[in-house]
Amino acid sequence: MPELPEVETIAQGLARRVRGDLIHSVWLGRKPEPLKSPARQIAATLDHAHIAGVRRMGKHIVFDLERKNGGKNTAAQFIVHLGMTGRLQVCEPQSEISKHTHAIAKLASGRELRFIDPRRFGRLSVARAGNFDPVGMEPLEIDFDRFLSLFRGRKTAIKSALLNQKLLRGVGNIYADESLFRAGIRPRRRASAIRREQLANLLAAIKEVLKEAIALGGSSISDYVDAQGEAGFFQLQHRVYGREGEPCLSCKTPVKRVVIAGRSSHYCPRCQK
DNA sequence: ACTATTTCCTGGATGC
DNA sequence: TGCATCCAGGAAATAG
Repeated sequence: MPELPEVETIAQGLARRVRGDLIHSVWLGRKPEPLKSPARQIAATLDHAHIAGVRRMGKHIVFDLERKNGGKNTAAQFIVHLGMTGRLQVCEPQSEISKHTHAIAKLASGRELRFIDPRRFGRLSVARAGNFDPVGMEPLEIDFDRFLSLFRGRKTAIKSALLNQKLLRGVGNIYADESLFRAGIRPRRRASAIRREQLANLLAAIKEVLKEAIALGGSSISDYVDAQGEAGFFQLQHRVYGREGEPCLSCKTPVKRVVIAGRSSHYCPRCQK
């Protein structure tokens, strides 16, 4: 379940491997495939495009592309959302094509960039350069005043607000739970009712957790593997996520699990108020 | 304008 | 061992 740190790790790995390469041709699996843009448009955009860079925006991976059309250059973007189980693999053409492969781009270097996604929650799309700009603030860049304004007048649970990509982009279930634990805030607390000082703690916790996770290459839970095929290690640092019934690491009270907005939410009933 | 709920999808875990 | 059922969850769609 790739969230911001996993997507960051993957985007960095991809940048190292495919920046500067050229896409020779593209194959897209037959419908229904996880395409957000028409297949023809995706193929036309990727075909013969030079990969100028790969970066992360929220939970999206953005490939910056440049193409030469006759005399003029056109810039575009190829955008990949990994959903739950999506993977982007850079491999040799002879390596076995795994089940659930939905797209393959052949590169001038001889390698292939493949998109694999068993659960099909991932999405592929293209946009003109600069046009892709998901709403929501980057949690690692937002300042405190803007962070405060996200929750003003919002009656929903703070956990739901953190998962709302239109507010903050990139935080998912794991990092929402971990941040709330570190800030000592219960996930069900109404967002608008949380005091300023506590929100300051929350923003600090979010940034801290995300940075630590990026440094460790993300969390790896079941499906997630980075662009090199290596697992991340942040799951070893999870303090509440996936630890229902186990003792809180600071007070030994059993960690509770409740469902909020249809998602498992883990917290310590003693440390989080 | 918000908010809550449902839906998509498959593999792995669990239960009988 | 085999089969059915449940569960995970991001984000879009739907309902209120």
